[in-house]
Amino acid sequence: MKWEREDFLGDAVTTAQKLIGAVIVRRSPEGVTAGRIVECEAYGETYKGHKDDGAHVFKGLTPRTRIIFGEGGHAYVYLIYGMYTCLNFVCGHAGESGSVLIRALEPLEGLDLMKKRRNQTKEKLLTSGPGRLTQAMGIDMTFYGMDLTGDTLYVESREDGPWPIEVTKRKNIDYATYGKDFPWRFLLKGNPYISK
DNA sequence: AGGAGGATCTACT
DNA sequence: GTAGATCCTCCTA
Repeated sequence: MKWEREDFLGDAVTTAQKLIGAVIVRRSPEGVTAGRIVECEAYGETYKGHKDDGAHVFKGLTPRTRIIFGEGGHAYVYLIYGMYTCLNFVCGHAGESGSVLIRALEPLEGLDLMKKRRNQTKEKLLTSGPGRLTQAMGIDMTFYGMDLTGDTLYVESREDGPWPIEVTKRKNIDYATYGKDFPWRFLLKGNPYISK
């Protein structure tokens, strides 16, 4: 089942859990690539009375975060460390500010194309990290704001679950006072493609 | 106008 | 295990 608009309109934490085991499909002129989501993180919600100070939206609406405050089902893509892009799914209704960072995929389709894009032949290293998977899927800053219910980049839930989910703290947000301890990182338990 | 810092990855030792 | 790449975004002045 392809995800429709409505599937993205819940809160980010619930949506992140629903996304584990789902499949991201990316269609391009070069071919189709697809991967199962085995790791993702929720951002921007409130937890036990604390706002998420680990989220980009914590400081409010800026040109960069504008899309996150819009309607769910769009892509929030940003550049990190000057070299890599990260892919997020915007959640919730317009005015809300939840999003889900896609951190790792298990490659399913278009492995040869992924290897070419990554200049990398080891399958373990194709999509096991947020910067790696965007490169393997051919996702760059031009995907900022893209509608995820179109034909270029979309999500499918297949009848092959349910998947065992593991929950941990989020990675690499030590600067956050409260947010660093929120249990909002979701993993497909035991999957070898989870990032380090 | 300037500067600090980042939801990362690779290549080396 | 550690350093270096590399540049956008946002805050300060």
